[in-house]
Amino acid sequence: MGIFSKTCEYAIRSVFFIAHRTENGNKVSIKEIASGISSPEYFLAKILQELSKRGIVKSTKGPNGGFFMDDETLQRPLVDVVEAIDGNGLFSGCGLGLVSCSESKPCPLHHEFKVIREEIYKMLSQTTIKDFNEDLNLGITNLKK
Amino acid sequence: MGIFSKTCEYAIRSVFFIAHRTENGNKVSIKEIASGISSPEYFLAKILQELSKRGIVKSTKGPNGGFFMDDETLQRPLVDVVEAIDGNGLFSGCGLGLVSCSESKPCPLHHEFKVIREEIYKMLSQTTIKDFNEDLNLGITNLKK
DNA sequence: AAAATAAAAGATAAAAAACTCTTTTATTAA
DNA sequence: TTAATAAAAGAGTTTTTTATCTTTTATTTT
Repeated sequence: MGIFSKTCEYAIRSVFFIAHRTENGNKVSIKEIASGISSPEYFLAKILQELSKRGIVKSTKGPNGGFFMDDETLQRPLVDVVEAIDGNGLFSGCGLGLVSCSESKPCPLHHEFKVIREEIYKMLSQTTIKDFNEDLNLGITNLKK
Repeated sequence: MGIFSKTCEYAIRSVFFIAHRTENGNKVSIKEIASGISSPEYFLAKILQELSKRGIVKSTKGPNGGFFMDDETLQRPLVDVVEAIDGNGLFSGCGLGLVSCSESKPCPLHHEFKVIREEIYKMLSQTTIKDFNEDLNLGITNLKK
């Protein structure tokens, strides 16, 4: 198991892919995205539906339709994608799954975890989706399996 | 979803509980552990079987039997528990689930993630199970839901 | 207006994770 | 040496996650 659910991994990769491929005003279809990020097509369709509902990506139906991102969506922090799919358990919940865990009644790992949770949150909230475009354009980073 | 699987959360909590309750040479039964950490009893039994197989906790059958930890097991780093249950995906895999991701062919989040993964690994490898006993003894930390 | 296209929505299937129950084995105590 | 105890092992079930397929709706082009 990684940090994110598989669904969330696909979500992040697809958002990066869409951002990268629609900078110029184009649109991309589910098929293209799925193949571009090596994800199961129909499953990805469901994920994009959800992201679209939440306004994290934009879409239009019909010929020449597809998914895209505009200036507003490109500016969104990565944490919005993660929260949309996996919720906020990663940076708000107790590492040992205790609902009673708090500052005043901490679990044994509470303080150790706090550092990590904050680090994760910082990383996800301080970077926008757009931030990753340049490296993708330059071919420095990749999204395929 | 948290950082660890639910199974792993139970595993960590149970190990802390056993360490805390058997410092003095006593043993604890599955029943006691399950109730002490608010976990499903039969499910916990399976988890403890696995931890026992791997030598992370010790056990004996029969009357006055149960689980316990000795000096050697108490000295083990927490990472051994996590690795036994969740594997090492948390600190070795790619955050976006890409098998191809590497230093030379990184995913977009690769470098951001590296910091986090290292932080998590450091936390889990630098603390021994025993380290958490004192705070449990003092009633500062808790393991119950 | 009809045909074509592409996402949205709905329904189902497969796999994995979480959880439960029963039987067996080892150990102890009466 | 029998009965009792407690973990180990085996065999399920349930729930959640992941994945697939089909039908509907919106949009565009002919």
